[in-house]
Amino acid sequence: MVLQVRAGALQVLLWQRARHPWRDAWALPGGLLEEGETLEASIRRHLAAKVDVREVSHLEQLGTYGDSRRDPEVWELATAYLGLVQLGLDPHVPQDTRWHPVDDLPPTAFDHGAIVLAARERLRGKLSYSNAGFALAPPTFTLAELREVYVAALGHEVSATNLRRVLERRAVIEPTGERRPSGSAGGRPAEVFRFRDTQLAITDPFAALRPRR
Amino acid sequence: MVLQVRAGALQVLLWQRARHPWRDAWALPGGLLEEGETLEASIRRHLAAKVDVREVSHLEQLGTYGDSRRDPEVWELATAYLGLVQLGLDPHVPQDTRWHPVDDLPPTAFDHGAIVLAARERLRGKLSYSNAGFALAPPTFTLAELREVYVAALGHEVSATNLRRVLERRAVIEPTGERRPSGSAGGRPAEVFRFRDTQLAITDPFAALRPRR
DNA sequence: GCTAGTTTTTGACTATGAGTCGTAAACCTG
DNA sequence: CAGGTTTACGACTCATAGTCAAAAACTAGC
Repeated sequence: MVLQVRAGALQVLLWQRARHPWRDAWALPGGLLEEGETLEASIRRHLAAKVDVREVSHLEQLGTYGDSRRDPEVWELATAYLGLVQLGLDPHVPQDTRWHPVDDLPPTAFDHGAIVLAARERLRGKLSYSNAGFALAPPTFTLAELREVYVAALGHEVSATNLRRVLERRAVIEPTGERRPSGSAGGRPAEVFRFRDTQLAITDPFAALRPRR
Repeated sequence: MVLQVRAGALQVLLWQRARHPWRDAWALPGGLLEEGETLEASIRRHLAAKVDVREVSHLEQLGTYGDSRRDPEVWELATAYLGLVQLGLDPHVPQDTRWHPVDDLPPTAFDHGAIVLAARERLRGKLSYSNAGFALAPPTFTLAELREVYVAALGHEVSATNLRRVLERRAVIEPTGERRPSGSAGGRPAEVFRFRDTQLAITDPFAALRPRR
């Protein structure tokens, strides 16, 4: 599944089924694994049918579901992956495919609705204790933009002042030195930041209960 | 896979293969999924061959691996589960099966060594931001016992004073009101605690960046 | 070029959670 | 009852996080 912040909301890419099981319901992109194929390769292959895979900045496994109410006629397992796309990109998608706000899903096929909500929770956790933001934010950004991303993904207000202090202290983001004029209505130009790492890294201060020396 | 704190160390239950692929190497309990079978049911079925499943206090999915160097002759996927056993229990295990310290693994079959290490990291995270301790600690315990569990699982020193304050503040543990004489050599009797919940629950103070009001 | 309006940055202040350490409490044995 | 042992408690310090208001840096209009 692919998530992206669009129009100030966290959205997921779904396609509308045209055929029998769960006809007209919205489903996650996906499909069958081929003999000898790697899980991640299969994911990328099926994803490619719906979106330009090169624009997916992060991909990780969510979990394997088989025990829930899937297609009642077939017994199968499904491994769900979570992919993230950076703010501002607008990948081309086919006719049957649309972005939907995660907080306002249409009727979904299989157990896909629950899986999307699980992914949202996973993402919220990662945003808090890792540098996962790099995969949702543009390569360089102002604090206002980054704040928008966090607000949409976390689902609550975030103070820009605080966001900056926390992420800078954790050495997750750093200023590039550039500045960017803010909007057309004037205002002090904003500093431009970037994420230090472009690979997922757990923020160290998992310090809970660790002695200081 | 089943983890337990034994002899002051985090240990994993492994069995020694007697037959061809990876002969004599140590492997995680497991086996093939049957048609129509639920993932968790399959795990419990295979686990039952090596250990009394009723003594497994917590079971969760770790991930599905297929792309790594598994049995070179067969193409297959494997979904790993993490099970926890409480301190003090000593389940009966078959001849070919032994507990091994996670920090000192024997030569392992397939990619099982890496999977065990991944499980250790997952567990360390959960101990820090959830009540996962309930699955490793006995039903009731003194702070000294709980401290032993945390030291073994986290791999670093833990202050008993601090452990108590943190877990009580988060409402993860609570005193039972009882006391328990400490060892044979005298000393003040220790208070007896228990975990409030016996279901996994994320500790709320995921407060990162959340406004206070 | 000056003033008003806008947006961002900065710093001071406060609150809270966590780590350390010394001392008191409560027990044992001889 | 004295000395040893283990646990609990409280005071102190430090680090991180949240709030707020003032300063800085710009645009637009006059």
